[in-house]
Amino acid sequence: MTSGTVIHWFRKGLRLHDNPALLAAIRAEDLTLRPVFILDPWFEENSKVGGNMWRFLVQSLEDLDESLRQLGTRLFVVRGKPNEVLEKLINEWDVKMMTWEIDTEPYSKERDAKIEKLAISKDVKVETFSSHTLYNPEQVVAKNKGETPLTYQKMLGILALLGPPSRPLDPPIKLEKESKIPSSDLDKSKYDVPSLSELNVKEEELFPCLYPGGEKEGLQRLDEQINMKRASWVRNFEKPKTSPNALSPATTVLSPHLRFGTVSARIFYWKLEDIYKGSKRSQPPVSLHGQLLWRDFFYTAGATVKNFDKMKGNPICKQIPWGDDKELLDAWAHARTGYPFIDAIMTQLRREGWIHHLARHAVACFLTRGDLWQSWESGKEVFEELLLDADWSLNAANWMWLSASSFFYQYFRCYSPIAFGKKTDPDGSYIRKYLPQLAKFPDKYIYQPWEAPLAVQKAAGCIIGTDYPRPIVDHSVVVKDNMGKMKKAYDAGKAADSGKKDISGKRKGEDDVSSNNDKKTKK
DNA sequence: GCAGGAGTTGCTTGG
DNA sequence: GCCAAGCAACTCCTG
Repeated sequence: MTSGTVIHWFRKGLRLHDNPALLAAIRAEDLTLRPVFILDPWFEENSKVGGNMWRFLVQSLEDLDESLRQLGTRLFVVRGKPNEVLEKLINEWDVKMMTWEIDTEPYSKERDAKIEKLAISKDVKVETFSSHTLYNPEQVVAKNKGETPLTYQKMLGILALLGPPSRPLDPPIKLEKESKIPSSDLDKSKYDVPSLSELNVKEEELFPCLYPGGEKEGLQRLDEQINMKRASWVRNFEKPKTSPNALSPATTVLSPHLRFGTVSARIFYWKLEDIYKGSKRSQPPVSLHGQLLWRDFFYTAGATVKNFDKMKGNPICKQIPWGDDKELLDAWAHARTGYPFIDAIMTQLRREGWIHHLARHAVACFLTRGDLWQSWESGKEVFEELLLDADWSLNAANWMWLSASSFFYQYFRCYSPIAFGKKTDPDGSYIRKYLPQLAKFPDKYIYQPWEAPLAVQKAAGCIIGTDYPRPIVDHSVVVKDNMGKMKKAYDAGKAADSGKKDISGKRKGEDDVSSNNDKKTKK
């Protein structure tokens, strides 16, 4: 006979392995375990969520439900605002305890604080755990005297002081009888995992699923990518040397699983460590370990810098007078820029939900400081909708990086929408795959088809300006203009900095940004 | 306070 | 095909 319920609340961390909060719920004596996932309308109301993303989520929830049923419980998917549905469930289920994984995003922090308050008022015990990243961002910042590390090398130094990340925890293998739910709960269809149609996704309009969601899929992918047979690939991995336009991904594509937490970063880290052990291997930042550390680096910044996903009010972000041209943004987002390399990447993104890291560089640079001079925030929103792995912190951080708004400042190093792709795909096979209307162009013109003589265009069956757009901007012209604008914006920032210093003795950011993580405010 | 070196992943030209 | 230099020159960190 049990005397109440313990809820484990799944949000990210859609897995059984390496899930300390779930294990804590299971350990709670004499309480029935009811694992919950909340379909929170906030996400739909406040951001566009693409069909591929919904599909990945549904697959992950189905897998989770299946695994939980094998343990003698199930996933309870509830629909509604977290504070409302949880209050109802706490009463209905006689909840005594709740556990969840710490989430560092602003909305999540606010939401969780509310729930914690609710729990206290209802006499419900709450236990939370950090397990989405290798290190707890708060600990990293604490180790750096309360300052957010703003360079990767600095981050590495702090992590060296903290030592290696924790080992992953094993998944639960069984539940005590008291933890199991009554069999009548197993059939309650109102808690079933939603179908795609319930989520207003037209499945028939989606492209074939290349990267399925779910813990089992994720762990299988991890095994396929990271194993002793591939030891030399694992040990020699250098991110900048992988190809952005390979026809099948040159990297592991584990990022969607890390984003949803269907694969734990720590299990990934330690699996790599096992293969590294005693052997010569590449090093951070370019190694596979290095990739996981980038994730922690950006998570730490995202968790502690104010207004991290915006330009205004963000103490680490350069203030740049970006243009606001919806047509340019739309052309970029819908693969109509007239630059085949850019349009092929954006086509792959929309269809498949994943593009290579360097492909992201190319299109992000193109949209912002390179060619179209549009705000990185608008590009970030498009990625948020389309990328399976769009993690709030990483997405904002990388967009700031590529637009030379933060972290990276060498704005005169600019990707060419023509030259960059040629290095790894001189024949343009990648372009031909995603933009079949250009497939018959000779290699010579595949990256700049507008330069092909009309006879060549006719022979290729594709007239530029009719069957495929002309370039919306002239790269060789705008790239110079934009570098000039960047210089101006940087100089204006410096002037504003010293101006503020002159007037108040303080530096920029101190008056309007109260973040204690802005190292500039510390004099 | 200042100089010098480093910073995941540029492009073009010339040898 | 490879490598180095020039492009015009950023910020952060360290000593």
